[in-house]
Amino acid sequence: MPRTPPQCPMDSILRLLMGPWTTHIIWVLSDQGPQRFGVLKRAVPGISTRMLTERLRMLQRAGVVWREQAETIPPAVTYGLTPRGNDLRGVLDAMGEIAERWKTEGVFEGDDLGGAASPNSRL
Amino acid sequence: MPRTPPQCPMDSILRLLMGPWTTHIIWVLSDQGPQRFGVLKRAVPGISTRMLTERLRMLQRAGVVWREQAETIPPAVTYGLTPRGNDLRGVLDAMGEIAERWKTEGVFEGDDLGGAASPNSRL
DNA sequence: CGGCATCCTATTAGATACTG
DNA sequence: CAGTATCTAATAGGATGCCG
Repeated sequence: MPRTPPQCPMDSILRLLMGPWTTHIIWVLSDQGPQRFGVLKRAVPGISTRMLTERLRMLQRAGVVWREQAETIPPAVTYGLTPRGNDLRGVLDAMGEIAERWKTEGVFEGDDLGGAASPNSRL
Repeated sequence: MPRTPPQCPMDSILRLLMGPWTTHIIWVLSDQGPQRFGVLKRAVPGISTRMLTERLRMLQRAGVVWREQAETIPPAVTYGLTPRGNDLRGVLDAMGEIAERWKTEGVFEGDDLGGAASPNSRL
């Protein structure tokens, strides 16, 4: 439906990060190191299996995470950040800093900003 | 539906940027300077009146854009980036750089990564 | 355990029309 | 011109259940 005027080179990245939960996942992988599916799921409370798989697949396609499958029974699958994933961490941190600054300026005080598709909200 | 474990300080920022069209709007305002509603609308092709107003209101609430209304007839309303808005521009640029780098590494080759709520796609 | 496939609903955002 | 209001279509994503 909508268009994409070629402008905005960072859109592709944003589109990547934008996905629901995406940052949480990256954050956890970056912070806690490589994790197995189940652990990851528990580390991102509220996410559904479907979502988690979908996001991981997407991040994989983007070369942001790797996936290692142990063909044991039961199977054990581990995910981790690729170097490229760490690039992103940088951006996230940059945002984190600004967020921090804004917070002390009292930006996020009231109700949420009513962004858009943001599954990371109120309980 | 979902939760928000307090982690991920940058989530608030992302939630802000995540909204559809949001980056485009900021980008235009940052690139073209303050603009009137109509011009803005034409600068972000495909966006609906409703969306544009909604996004602008949201960005206003976040203190990212200012709004100046001239009570003439017909009315003339102008929007521009606040200093805080320029902070964001920095983040966007950072992302842009990475995007650029990745692009030369051929990340975004195939179909889109199927992010999430991203109205800024094909067409 | 990891993760598809299915189903089903809540939300979202486009189109349209009308007002100050 | 700059919105608001309404109505609707599309879809994202949660829940569930089964399979390797």
